[in-house]
Amino acid sequence: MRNRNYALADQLLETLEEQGHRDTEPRRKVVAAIARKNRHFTAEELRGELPGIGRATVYRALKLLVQAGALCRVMLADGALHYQLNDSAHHGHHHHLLCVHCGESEDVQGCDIEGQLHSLAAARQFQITGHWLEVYGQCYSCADRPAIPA
Amino acid sequence: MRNRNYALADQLLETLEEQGHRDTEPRRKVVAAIARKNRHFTAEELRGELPGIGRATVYRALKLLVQAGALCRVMLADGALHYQLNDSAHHGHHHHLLCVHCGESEDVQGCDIEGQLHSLAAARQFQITGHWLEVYGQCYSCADRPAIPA
DNA sequence: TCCTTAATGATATAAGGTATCAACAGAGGG
DNA sequence: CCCTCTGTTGATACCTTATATCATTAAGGA
Repeated sequence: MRNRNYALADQLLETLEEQGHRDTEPRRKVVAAIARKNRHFTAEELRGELPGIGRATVYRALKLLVQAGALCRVMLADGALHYQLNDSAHHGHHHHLLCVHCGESEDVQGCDIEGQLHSLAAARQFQITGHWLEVYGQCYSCADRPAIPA
Repeated sequence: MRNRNYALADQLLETLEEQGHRDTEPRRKVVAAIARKNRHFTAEELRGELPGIGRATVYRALKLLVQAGALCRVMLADGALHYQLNDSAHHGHHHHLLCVHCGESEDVQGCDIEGQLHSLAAARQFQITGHWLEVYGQCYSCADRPAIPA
């Protein structure tokens, strides 16, 4: 586990370097903290784990990693914006099944939403270039608990 | 047009009254301003059009109208949250085609996203209770302009 | 008209994030 | 090895969007 996280942190740094960004000490600490995460998190939560590192530095690193595709933004059912590591297999387009009880998220690949919408959009001569989808519900572990409508 | 807006404002007020809320002077002004909107808007934009009305009153009215289904929240491609009138036919579940150039939006009915996702989710025993989808692209009028990826 | 209760709005607070900018540090050239 | 260039940092201020508080006001039914 410690090995995996270490490798992940290095991988994130490499991603940034590939984009022409420098390998700096604060940046290392930020990606190390992100690599330790096994679920989605808020920017402020991350910042809280990095005393001594400037607020702007944390937010800048998050923005760069999102741009690089290593992180994605997740909108929770309550409207809160979280960040989540993309595992290397999911750097491309994907969505999340978000459990409204425990907050856990699962990735969904193979989205063909735009295909579904295409005919509708074509009738209005609207050209789809992208979309954002979040799916809310209950994961297996929370299935016996009462539903909260999203 | 002035007639339509007037009727719309009244309709919004009625909706609020049906939910047990009072017909007050500030509230009238807020719904009147909303009724004048022919596209999505931000809360602050609306507030700017209502000098003399308290910030909290504007936000409270927005929240009530969203809860009542008369307004919906729209997330733009840049992440900004806007509000948009639901016309009476679209009070139910629907989505938006958002033009990333002019910002115009068109409603999409007949969404069967959850149907599409159902088999994927069922395999993981995830129970879908809701979803949020925004579709970005270019409307007919903006089709000749270069694409901006969402 | 009176009375209860919801609504208002000034104010403070909060979350979440960006702009500024002087000081600093990586990384390559000489 | 040092110098310089330029990206990076972080303190600070600021911004946007929104909610909490609470004394005051006003709906609207009895």
